[in-house]
Amino acid sequence: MKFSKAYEPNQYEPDIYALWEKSGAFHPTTDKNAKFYSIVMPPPNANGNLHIGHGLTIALEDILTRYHRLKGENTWYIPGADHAGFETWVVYERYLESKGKTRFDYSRDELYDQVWEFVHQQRGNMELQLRSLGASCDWDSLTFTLDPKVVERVYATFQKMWNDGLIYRGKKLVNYCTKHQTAFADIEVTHKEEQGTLWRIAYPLVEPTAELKELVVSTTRPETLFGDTAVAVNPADERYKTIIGKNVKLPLTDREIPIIADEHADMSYGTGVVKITPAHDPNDFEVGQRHELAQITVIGFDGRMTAEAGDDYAGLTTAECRKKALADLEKQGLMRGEESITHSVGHCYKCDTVIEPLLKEQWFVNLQPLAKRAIKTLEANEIRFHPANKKKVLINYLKNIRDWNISRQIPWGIPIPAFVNAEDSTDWIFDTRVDETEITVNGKKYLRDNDTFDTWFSSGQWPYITTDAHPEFYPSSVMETGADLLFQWVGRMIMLGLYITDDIPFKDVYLHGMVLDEKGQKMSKSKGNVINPIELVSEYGSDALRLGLIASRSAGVNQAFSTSKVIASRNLCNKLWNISRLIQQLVDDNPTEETKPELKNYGENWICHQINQASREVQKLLDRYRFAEAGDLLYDLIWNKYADWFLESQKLWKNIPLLKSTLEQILTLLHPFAPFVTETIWQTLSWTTGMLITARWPRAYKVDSQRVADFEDLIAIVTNIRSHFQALPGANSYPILFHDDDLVSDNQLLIQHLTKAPCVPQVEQSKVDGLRLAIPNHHNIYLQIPADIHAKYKASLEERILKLGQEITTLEARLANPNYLEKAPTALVEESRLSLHAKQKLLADMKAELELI
RNA sequence: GGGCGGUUAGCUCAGUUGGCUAGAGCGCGUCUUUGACGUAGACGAGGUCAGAGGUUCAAAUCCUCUACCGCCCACCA
Repeated sequence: MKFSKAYEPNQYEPDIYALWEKSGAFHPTTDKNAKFYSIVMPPPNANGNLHIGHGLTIALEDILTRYHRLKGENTWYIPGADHAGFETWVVYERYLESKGKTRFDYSRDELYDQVWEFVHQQRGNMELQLRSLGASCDWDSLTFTLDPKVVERVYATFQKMWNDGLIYRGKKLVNYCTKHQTAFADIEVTHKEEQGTLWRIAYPLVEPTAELKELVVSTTRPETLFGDTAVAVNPADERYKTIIGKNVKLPLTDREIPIIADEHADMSYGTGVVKITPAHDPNDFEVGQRHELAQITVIGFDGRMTAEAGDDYAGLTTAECRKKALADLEKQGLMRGEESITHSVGHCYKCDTVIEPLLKEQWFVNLQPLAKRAIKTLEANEIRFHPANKKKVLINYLKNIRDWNISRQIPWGIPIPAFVNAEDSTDWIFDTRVDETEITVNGKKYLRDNDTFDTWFSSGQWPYITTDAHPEFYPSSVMETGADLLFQWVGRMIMLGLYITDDIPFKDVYLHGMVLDEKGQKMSKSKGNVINPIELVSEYGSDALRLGLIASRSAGVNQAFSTSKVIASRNLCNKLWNISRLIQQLVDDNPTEETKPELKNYGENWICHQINQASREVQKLLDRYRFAEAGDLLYDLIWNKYADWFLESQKLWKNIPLLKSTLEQILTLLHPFAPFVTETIWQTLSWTTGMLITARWPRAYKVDSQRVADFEDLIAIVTNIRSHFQALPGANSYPILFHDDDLVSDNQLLIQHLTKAPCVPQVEQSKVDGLRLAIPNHHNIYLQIPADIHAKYKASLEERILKLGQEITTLEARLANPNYLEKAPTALVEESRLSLHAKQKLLADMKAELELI
C-alpha cells in the first residue's frame, strides 16, 4: 500500500518529470505509418521568469501534445528560448544604469558580449519552470533565437528579400523612443487617448493684403514650429485662394515659408490652415514629398532641440521648448487662442515616453506582395483559426499593411548583415561578416551597419527554422499563442512562411486570451497584481494549475484567473488519487488471476458506456480545441459517474479485472490534462507497467445498451428515494417495497446499499402499503412510511401533479400542431410521443396515489 | 473614423449545423463520522438567457433595432 491519504503533488512531480525526460518519451518518433503532429512553442524570454500566461500556453499545448502522443502519432513539441531583443535590452540597460553606466560607455560588440553573459546567467530558470508546468517538449531540440542556425536562416531571408527588391533602405519618419534610443515598427507603438491643447498661432503674411494680414494655424505641438517648411491650405478653400504661393513669416525665426495648396488641409478644421513640418509629422512628411519641401530636423534623437531650432531653443527638451516658445509667442502677440482637445498620442510600450516621429535612415520591408499572398491563402481557408473571427481581423490588417521598419538601434539582437561604402552612403552591400566593423570589397572600404534586426523579423521565421531537423513535421499542426500577437507574430509567420517555404507554416491557429487577475484587471508589475504560476504549482500542484487555467476559458477571450477553479481541480486530483487508493486496496484484498475484464452487472455496463462516450467526446472536443468542455466532461466522468455511482456499486461486486481496466482507461483519458497525478498513480499501482505518457488511447468496451439504460433507471430510483428520505419528516430512512419489477428485483442489494434503506423486499401487490414513488417506467416501488407522515406528503404530491399536468399540456399542444408533426425530425416527434405517454401514465399513478392518502 | 466582441444562477463562466426539464465550478441551505477521499458523501434552493421586434413547427442560439460594457486598428493638424 503506497497510497498516502491525500495526494501531495510536490512530493512526486519533480521525480515524475525526471522519469519522463530520462525515458526519451519527449523525443519525436518518425514512424512513416503514423501521423505527424507538431507544435512549436512560442519561445519564452530566455532571460525572464514565466508568467501566468505561459502557464496557460503550456497547459494548452501540452494537452494537445500528450493527447496526440497517446493516440500513437509521431509527436514533436519543440521548445525555444527568445533573446527578446528589446525586452532584454531594457532590463540590461536598467542594470547598467544601476551601476552608473550607460550604453555609450561601451562599443556595440562589448555590449553584445555583456548581455550574452547576463542572459546566460539567467537562462535555465525559464527552462526549469517549463518543466514544473509539465511541458512534454523535446529538450534536445530547444532552439535559442540567437543560435547560429537561426542567424543563418535570417540572413538568407534578408538576402532573398534584398535580391527580390523587397528590402530597401529609406530615410523616413520612424517611431522613435528618445529614452531607449531606438526606432520601432508602427505596430509596436501604443496609442493612448490624451487630453491635449490645440494652440492657434498667427503666421504673419510677408505681403499683407487689405483683408488678410496673417494666417492662423492650429497645432498641438508648437515646439515643432521651428521645423515648418510651409503652411498648407486646401486648394478648394475660397478664403485663401489668392494667397497660394505667397509667403508667411515663420514666428520666432527669421525664415519665410511658402503657402501651398494641399488636400491634406481640412477646410472645416480650425482656420483651415495647417503648418507643415515634414521632419516631425507623418502627414506633413507626405505633404512635403508631394511639394518637395525641405525637411528640417529640430528635435534630436536625444529628445532635445537641435541647433536648427535656433540658439534660444537648442538643447532644451521638447517640453521646455514648448513652454518657452508659447511664452515667446505670447510676448510677440502672436497667440490667437487655445482649446483643450482629446487626441491620440503614441507612447513607448515599455517606458511610456511619447514616441517622436523622427527622420532616420532604416531598413524597410515592402510587405505588400507578401501580404497579398497571405490574404489569398487565408481567404482560401488553408489555415483554420480558433476563434474563427480572428481570421477576418487578420485579413483586414493585412489589407492595410504598411512597410515594416526592421532596424533597431539596440546592441542586443541579430546584427543586420549590411555594410555601407565609406565613400558613398548610398552604396550598401549585403555581407555576413558582421563580426568586423569594416570590410574591404573590390578595394573599397565598407562600414558595418550597427543596427540589429527587429526581434519579430527572426521570430516570424520560427516554424520552419525550428523544424528543419525533421522537415516532415512542417507545416506544424497548430500555432498556439496569445491573441495579442495576431498581427505582430502570427501574421508575419504566415507571410514569411509562404514566402520562404512556399507553404503554410501551420495548419491551425489557436489564440488564447489574456489571463486577467481575479478582478478582471490586466496584470502588470506596476499594479502589483501579477500571479506567479510557479508559486501556484507549489501550492496546488501543476495539474491543478493546468486544469484550473483551462476551465471555463474559450478561445480568444480574456478571462479572469480563478483560484477557486484551481482548488476545484486540486480536489479532483485528490479524488482520483483516492479512487486509485480504494481500487488498490480492493486489488490487494482480493487477489485474482490476471484475466480480461468482463462486464457482468448493470453498473459495469453503464460505466463502460460512460467511459466509451467520454473517450469519443474528448477526442471530438480536442480536435476542435474545446479544452474547457473536455476538462469538464472528464471531471464529471471521474467524480460524478465513476466515483459516485460505479465505485459505490463496486463495493458490493468487486469485479477486480474491470476495476483495474477502467481505472487505467480513466487515467489515460485524463493524462493530457493532469499528467503528473495520473502518471504518479500509474507508477504507484501494483499491476501497471511502463509509463502512462507513452501508453495508448483506450479502446472502447463492448457494452449491453439495455443494461446501460436500466442502470440509468436505477440511478433515477435511488435518487428519488434519497430525495424522499431527505425531504420527509421523521426518520431519515424507511423500508422500500416493490412488486413486479425485474430491475429492482435484480438490484435489491444495490438499492439498499446506496439508499441506506433498512430493506428492499418484494411483496404481494395486495399487501403493498405506503408511499408510491413517481418514477417513469417503475410504478411499483413504495416507501413504507407511517400514515401520519404519508399525509404530510400530500401537499408535495399535489404540487408535483400540477407541474406534471403542465408539462403534459405543453407536450400535447406540440403534438397537436400539424406543422410540428410535418416539419420536425421524426425521431424528435417520436420522442415527444414517448415522453407524453410516460408522463400520462405517471400522472395517473400519482392521482391514484393521492386518492389513497 | 474603421473593425471585432460581450451582456446567461449570488460570483466567474460554458452552451458552434436552432430541438427533450438551459449546464459547471465556487458560494448558499439541510442532512451524513456509509469499508478511498471532510480537498468528502447525500439532498436541495437559485435563471422571464440585457430590452424590443422579426424569421421558424421550435430561438440563449439566426436577423433587425435599442441600451450598457469592452477590445483592436487608423497619419484626427
